[in-house]
Parts: sequence; C-alpha cells; structure tokens
Amino acid sequence: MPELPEVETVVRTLRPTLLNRRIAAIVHLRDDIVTPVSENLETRLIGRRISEIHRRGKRIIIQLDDGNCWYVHLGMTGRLTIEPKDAPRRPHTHLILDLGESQELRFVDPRRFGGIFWCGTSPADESMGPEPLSLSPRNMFDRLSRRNRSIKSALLDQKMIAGIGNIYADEALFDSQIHPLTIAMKINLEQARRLNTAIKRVLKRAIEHRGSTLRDYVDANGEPGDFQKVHRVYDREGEPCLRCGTAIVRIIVAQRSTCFCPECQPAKRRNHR
DNA sequence: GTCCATGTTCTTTA
DNA sequence: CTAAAGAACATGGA
Repeated sequence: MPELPEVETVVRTLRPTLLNRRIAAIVHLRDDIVTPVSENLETRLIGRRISEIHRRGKRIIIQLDDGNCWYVHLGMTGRLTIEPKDAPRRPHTHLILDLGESQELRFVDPRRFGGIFWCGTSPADESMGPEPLSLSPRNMFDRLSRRNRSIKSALLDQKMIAGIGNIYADEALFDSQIHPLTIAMKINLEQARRLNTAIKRVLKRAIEHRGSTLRDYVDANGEPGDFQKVHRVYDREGEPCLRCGTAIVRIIVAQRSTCFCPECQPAKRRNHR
C-alpha cells in the first residue's frame, strides 16, 4: 500500500491531531516491531510532546520535543491511525500511543514488513535518494546515466529516488512512454525530462486522490484512497490501453509484476529508415 | 493445497 | 565494484 502518495496522505491526516500532543502512555504489544530492539520506547516516549511530523520517501518521521526522533515504515500492510480509546483493536495491533483526551495512535501491521525505527538524534534519512517532487530533470538524468540496469529497477531503488514503488513506477513509465526494461544509462536527456515530468504528475495526482487502496491502505482517519480507480497500467494486464487500445502486458522485472503497453512503450526507438 | 500481493534486505551468482 | 536473481521475512485473500 504505501508509496509516497499514501505515506504523504497518512502524514497530512495525522498532523492536525498529533502536533504538540503529549504521549501519556504506551501499550507495546509486540517488542520486536521496534528497531533497534534494545530501545525502550516507554522511557523514550512517555511524557514527550510531538513537535513535528513529516514524510521522507516512504518514512513517517516523528520529532519529539527533546530533540530525538523516530520513524514508522508501513511496509506492505501497515496502518497508522488515530482512534478513540474505546474502539475495538484490530488484529495485529503492535503499538499504541495514548495521546490523552481518549485518543490513541495505533500501529497495525499483519505482515510485519513495516516497523518502528528509533533514530535518536541521528538523521532519519541516511543513504536515501532525493525526493522525486523536488528533483530536477538534470539531476535525475545524471543519476540514471550511471546505472547499467533497467529503468524499472532503478526507479524502485530508494537510494536512487526516494518514495516510488511498484504502482507509481509503472504509472510513470507509461505516462512518459518508456519501456520498463530500458537500460537507465541509455535514457537520453529528453526522455529523462519526460520521465521527470511524468513522475511528478503521477505522484501529485495520486496525492490529490489520497493514494491507491488495493487492499489494506487507509489514511490516519481510516479512509481509503481512490487513485486505484484511475490507474492506467498497474494491475490492468489484458485490459485495453487507455491511449491506444492495445492489451496491457505483464512481465516480471526486478522480481516485481510490471505492467505496460507494448505499443505506447516500445522496447527501443523506432528506426525511421 | 496453489499463487499472488503497494516493501526491504541479504545471499548467491555472474 | 556492479547488478541480477533468488530467497527471506509473515499474513491473508482469491
């Protein structure tokens, strides 16, 4: 569920409730959900006030009033929601922060690919690539021109660009009409510009639609997104391309399902004889 | 029982 | 060093 637009939506819906709230108590139902496991969240969090919450890549970073910070990664099935204290707890609830006034912040994650990460005073975005929404075409081109790998796998690499996952990689490649197996370093400046524009357009539209809900994703208020209704290639294998009508094809790239239009995203540039 | 899933990381192989 | 492939993590739905 959680790529940049979903994580951004969670942060935006969390912020009004969380900002300046004091953590009154915590219920830590599963200790191995925290990294490093040696951190004692009780002593770290109780009594602290939340001074800032923001997104970096797919991370939800929470700053405390004592200068320490931690982040939540939603993995595949994580949800971070604000709920009334008396609301029934969903299965796989791993951490609850009591915010007072009968409100709680709850972290639920059935598959447990996500988690809570304690950073202390060290930066929470070490070794992450730049934010795609503020990445210049030139910088993106330079980064891609060093990579001898498929553009699809480069886009999924969080060290290359932070926040893009399987859905938005496919949607952006369709939008820019680039074949997913194109070698990143063979992409020319003009194509890189198109891809840069496409990434920004797709991510912004997805944020406006409050993300894609395929199964588990909801924002901090438990509301699903609806960008999945306007996906143009993702999960549309066999359906007609919305641009040319050709059947959408699914292949495996970097061990991930990859959907594209073989007509609109040709494997190589056409020869003009 | 099978296959698949919005993510990341490690190991193996070339 | 680079990158691809495969597996691993864990759960649930079709």
